Amino acid sequence: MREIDQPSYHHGNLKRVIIDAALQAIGESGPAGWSLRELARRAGVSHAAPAHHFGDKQGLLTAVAAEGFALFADALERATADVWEVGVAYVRFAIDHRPYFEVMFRPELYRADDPSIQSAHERAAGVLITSARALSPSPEHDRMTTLAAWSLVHGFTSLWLSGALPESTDGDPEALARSMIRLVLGALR
Amino acid sequence: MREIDQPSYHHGNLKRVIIDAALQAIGESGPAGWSLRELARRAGVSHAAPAHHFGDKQGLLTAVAAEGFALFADALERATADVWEVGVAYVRFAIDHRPYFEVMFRPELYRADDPSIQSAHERAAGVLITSARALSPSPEHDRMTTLAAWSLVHGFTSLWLSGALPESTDGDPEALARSMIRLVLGALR
DNA sequence: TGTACATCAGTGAACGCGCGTTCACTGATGTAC
DNA sequence: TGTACATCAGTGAACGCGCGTTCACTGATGTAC
Repeated sequence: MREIDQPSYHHGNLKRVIIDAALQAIGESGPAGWSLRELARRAGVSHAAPAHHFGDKQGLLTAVAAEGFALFADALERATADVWEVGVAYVRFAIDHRPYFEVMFRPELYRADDPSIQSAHERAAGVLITSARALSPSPEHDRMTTLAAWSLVHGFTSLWLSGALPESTDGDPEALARSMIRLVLGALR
Repeated sequence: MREIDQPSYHHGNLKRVIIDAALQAIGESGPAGWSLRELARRAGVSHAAPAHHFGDKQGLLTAVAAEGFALFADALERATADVWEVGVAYVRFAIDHRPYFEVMFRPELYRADDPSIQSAHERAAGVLITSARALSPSPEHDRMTTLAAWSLVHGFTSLWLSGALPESTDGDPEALARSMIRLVLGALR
């Protein structure tokens, strides 16, 4: 049995550590503001190690996006008990897991056709569509309701994350989003 | 009088040409996928010329964003005759001038406190706020209506540009946005 | 109309740097017998 | 329980490249007289 802190030639958990370093770097300077070599430095491994696991930066961001969509789908599913809360969960996920979110909705950064991404993506989309249907006034409005609800929460999220909302909107984004969602989707029915 | 095509040591229009080259490069590979040297190559000038005019990449993107916000404010103002069309103009601008839009809402890319940006930004924000007020059911709903309308059109735009909307939503984004805006903002009143 | 001079726009060579990629290697782990 | 061997994870030196930045320069333009 190895001593807990004894260094080993084999890291054992390097893939995880590199993804975490990537998330931190994305949080600090966006998905473009760092190199694989910098992640290696942060993780304390040789600069060739990240490529060993992920091939290149796009491969790493593919792993980040896949993990992000899976966590996102989990978060949305957890909120389905109260259908009004699904949109709030969307906003909360983006704010709480900003580095994931910043990658997920820029498909040019990763390989969007990766199977692990597609399955998690479909799971998340399924929750959104089901929830929107429940809020729709009638079946023939389902598609437009989905589009409107998704646009509403995604737009709020984007504006909040980019800092475009003025200071007067300061405070708790989750509560603000909840008010907005109830107002708009309530009016739609 | 110089022959029209005769090359001159002084370009005379280089600032414009470099901004245009930047817009083209952003359209091809986003605001991060190119260097000042590449723009110089595209513009057919020495690699030190862009720095001469803009200092660095952030300076150049500041110029792009300032121009973008000015064009954006123009486009919104042109639509104010029919208040329902302001949101449509928002979407149309983003799609027709995508490279500008991609820079404008990523303030970390440029110097957001630049005076030329602030004035154009305020002009655009003014149109949005005035229009939302006209659509608001009552004065005490003004702020929430503005937030909801802005989120709605900005979200639609972001999703469309990122390719997140499914193929089933194919077709004319402008018409689709118009339907969505009328449905939602009509219901709000 | 001509000349002198200051200012400005753009050049091109040089620099040091961080990058991704390659590759022979080393150390650890798992499996077969 | 022990040994041999294959596989896998990670190293570290080396490479060539494109980058931003600097700087002395050159050519064009505008202005004063």
